[in-house]
Amino acid sequence: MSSSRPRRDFPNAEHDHSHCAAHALGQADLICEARGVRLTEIRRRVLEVIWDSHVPIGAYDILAKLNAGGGRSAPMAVYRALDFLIENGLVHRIDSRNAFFGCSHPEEPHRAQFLICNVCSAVAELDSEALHETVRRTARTKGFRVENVVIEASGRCPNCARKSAP
Amino acid sequence: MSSSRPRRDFPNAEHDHSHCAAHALGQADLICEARGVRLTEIRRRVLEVIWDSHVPIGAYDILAKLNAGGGRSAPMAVYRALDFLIENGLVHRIDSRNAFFGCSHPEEPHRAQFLICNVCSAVAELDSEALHETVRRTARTKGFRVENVVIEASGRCPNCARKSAP
DNA sequence: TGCGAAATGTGATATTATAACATACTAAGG
DNA sequence: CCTTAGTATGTTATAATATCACATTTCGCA
Ligand SMILES: [Zn+2]
Ligand SMILES: [Zn+2]
Ligand SMILES: [Zn+2]
Ligand SMILES: [Zn+2]
Repeated sequence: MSSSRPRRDFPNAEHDHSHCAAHALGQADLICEARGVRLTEIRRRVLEVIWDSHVPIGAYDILAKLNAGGGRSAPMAVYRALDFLIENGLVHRIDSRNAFFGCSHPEEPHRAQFLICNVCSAVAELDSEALHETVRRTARTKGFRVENVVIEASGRCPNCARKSAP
Repeated sequence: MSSSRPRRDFPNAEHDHSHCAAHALGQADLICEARGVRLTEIRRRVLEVIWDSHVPIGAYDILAKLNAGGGRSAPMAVYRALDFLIENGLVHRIDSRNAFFGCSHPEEPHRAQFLICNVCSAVAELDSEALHETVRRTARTKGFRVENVVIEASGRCPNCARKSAP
């Protein structure tokens, strides 16, 4: 019995990321529709920009991409869109990088843990309830009632590990 | 079999924190001496300020306390001291708060995990090799070679949990 | 259409962190 | 002692990240 449900693995070199992005956007539409929340223009564009990047992207980099075509958005617009996207589980924040990353399985709320490559910045999202439970249980032994857990491992992704030290 | 070695628990209300601080400073002197690194004036004062606080403290709050007595230090001085203290395991950075916290057992380098109270900001430091190993092992199944792990749980410390929902 | 709530625009400002270069201190060898 | 190379600190400016406060617009609905 493993409660670990891997969702977004490290991409192989050839994968068509635009396909991932398109799928994610479609999912987002459906999810927001179903929940009765509005994926407005700016929110959708921020989500697009996030998915256009295959690595976590900072708020001001998102802003720059939004404005690349002559736009005039301000930081607040991005942060507000991010608030919405995170609240609705469409995007995750990577605390150790001050950066944002599209969730690949936003249909249901979930715990997430991240593996972040120090070389190429690729991210894999884990969804190990076991890991989360281990933290919760350990905390419990100290009388601590867990509300949220941040787990972010950095290191070498499979691709970069192969290159550096076979 | 538990490889969990709890070190800094949540303090009870009456504990004499100045004693903790004094002990930590003494330890720091010994450790730096033993390692042949210099706990200079500013580094020691930053460590003092960090221990004066019983909760994680931000770099600019450290700066303000340094300068409270008419000092004129600049941010760089604080960040450089923090670099040193972190590198030598005397201080931990709490990524989810952009804040710094004195390590209670710096004698030997170690993995650390943190429990952070959302109400009073109290922190307990865990040192569970088991937890770390679980992350490493889970990552391994995806071909990821872990170099560093951030585990930070937020929630209610025993004191605050008791008050809010018995 | 008109209203209240939600969303966005706008400008200023807060907070956190680093770059670049000058100066001062320290320890070791001659 | 004196030089010198390395370490540490001072100083100024700036980068990067994030929020506040208030005006305006848009949306859903009565
Ligand atoms: Zn996710
Ligand atoms: Zn990589
Ligand atoms: Zn520690
Ligand atoms: Zn508390």
